[in-house]
Amino acid sequence: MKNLELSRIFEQIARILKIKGENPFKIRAYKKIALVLENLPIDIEIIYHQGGLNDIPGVGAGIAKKIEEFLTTGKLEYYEKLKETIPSGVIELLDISEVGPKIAKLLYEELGVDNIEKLEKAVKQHRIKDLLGMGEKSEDNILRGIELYKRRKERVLLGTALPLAREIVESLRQLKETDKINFAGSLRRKKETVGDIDILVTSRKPEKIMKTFTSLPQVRGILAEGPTKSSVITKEDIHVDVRVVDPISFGVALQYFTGSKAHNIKLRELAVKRGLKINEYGVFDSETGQRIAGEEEEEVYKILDLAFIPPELREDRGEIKAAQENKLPELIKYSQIRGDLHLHTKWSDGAHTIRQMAEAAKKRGYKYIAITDHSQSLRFAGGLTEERLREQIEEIRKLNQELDDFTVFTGIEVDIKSDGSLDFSDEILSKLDVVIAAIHSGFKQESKIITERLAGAMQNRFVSIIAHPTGRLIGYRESYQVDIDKIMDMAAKTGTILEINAYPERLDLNDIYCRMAKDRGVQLAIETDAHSIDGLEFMNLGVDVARRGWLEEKDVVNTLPLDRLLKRLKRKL
DNA sequence: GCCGTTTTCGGCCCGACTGTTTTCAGTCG
Repeated sequence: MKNLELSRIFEQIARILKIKGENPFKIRAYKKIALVLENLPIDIEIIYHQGGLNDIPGVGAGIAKKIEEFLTTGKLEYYEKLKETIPSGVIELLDISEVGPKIAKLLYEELGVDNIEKLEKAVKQHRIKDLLGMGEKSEDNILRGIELYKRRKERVLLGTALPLAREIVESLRQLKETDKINFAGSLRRKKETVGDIDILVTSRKPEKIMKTFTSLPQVRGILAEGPTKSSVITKEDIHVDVRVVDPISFGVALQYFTGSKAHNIKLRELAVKRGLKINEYGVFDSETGQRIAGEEEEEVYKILDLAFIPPELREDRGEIKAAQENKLPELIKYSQIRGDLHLHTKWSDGAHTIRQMAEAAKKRGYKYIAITDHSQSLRFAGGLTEERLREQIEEIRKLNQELDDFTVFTGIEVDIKSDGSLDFSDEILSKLDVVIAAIHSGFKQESKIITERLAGAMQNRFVSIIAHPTGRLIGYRESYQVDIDKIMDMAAKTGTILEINAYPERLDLNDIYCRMAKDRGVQLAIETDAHSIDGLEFMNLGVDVARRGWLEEKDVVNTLPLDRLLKRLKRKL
């Protein structure tokens, strides 16, 4: 399937054209097709062979020809030529927040900056502030952009690492030489970003496991290859380790490598008090050295008189005490989610129709969804005018008459404008089942103002949910300077639900804030913010965050059956 | 580049914010 490869090429073409200052509409056309290809659920080669290229939205004569050329020759002449005109490092500069095409070009032409390292050097030598239109603040901003870029390079999003880890685990599981297998580390704890992927295997033939692992198609390079441990770097630049351990140590090794470090230290302290010793090979009697346990992870906790602690809680945030007192939460499960309340469609900036989203959701076993496209201020995202929204409500009403055992809620993601007002009148908001309010501008406002904007929205009796309450984009943008304490209080006071946005870069609220919300009696909604049917998959990441935040079924509103959910959405103030 | 109850060129691209300016350019969603 060449969809992604082609998507990347068109994305790169768009970036190069941007720096060259080409016609913005042309750039947009390439960006659009890149996005379409990325989300296309059908193999582009199949479409090509059926002669259907021109039926793809965004594909005209020019792009159809380029797709054909790539599929038949494996190359795209236009792209190869274009690449020669600008060093690849200059294109990379666009990955730095605050650096766009104009500044990238300026830096390249005036200072010869053609990669991020040179950029950093130039900033630190204060050679940028003297360029036309730049100043000291520009230097500060670029430096911060570089720091964020580095942080995001080092750590990998959970949403990227998890599918890759599952793929590799599945490939190895199929070997007859594989006995037990699982991934460990922060990935198993479902941390929002992970440093690398750790996989644990038991086998009588470790060399066969290692050989298969290091020659997997995902592997780009081998960092180390030994009998019990091998490390590779994947094509996406992710570091993966596989360890083969003795079957009698698998459980305890899994516990050890899952961490966190702080959690394990607490466990070992408990063990010492009982005359036990825990390491990655087993649980032993300190005096006699006799092995007591090791094969199953559960044994480790049982021996210490602890209830089994799910990996997501192992952060030394009070889980050991709770396990001693048998007060661990009954964590929410994927299967308890009954619907998704934050979805976009073709009506604004989504890729699929309402019906397509509904059918895909039904296939996942959901009972309901809410359609919450953008509101009018977000013109760039195709925000709905009041009139379009009324039309959409009508379409949903008709669709619901056809659907069996499934309900589509009407809704909106209404923009909280910079002055704090909502983008629609109460009159139209009152007609909707689900009103989600969110901030999309004025991110840099001072704390007091942005907090008041959110608090004000929560006081509107028609606003049920606040979406991505802190606004952060992992590794790319810090959250708004929102006073989270006040937001939680206001949510509790008004009965407003806070979102766990399951989008991989967002995961907002995060685990810690989820727990904070729960402690104050604030309920949450786990929502994908999906812009295509594929985006519905992100729900699991949201549930992972919720679990790390100690949330139970009762804390999350989209576990409710239809009628109770509708009542809850209307219960305000 | 695409698209067309405008058949073939002209429209598509808005508004807020920031930091640099002294009237505006660049970035972002």
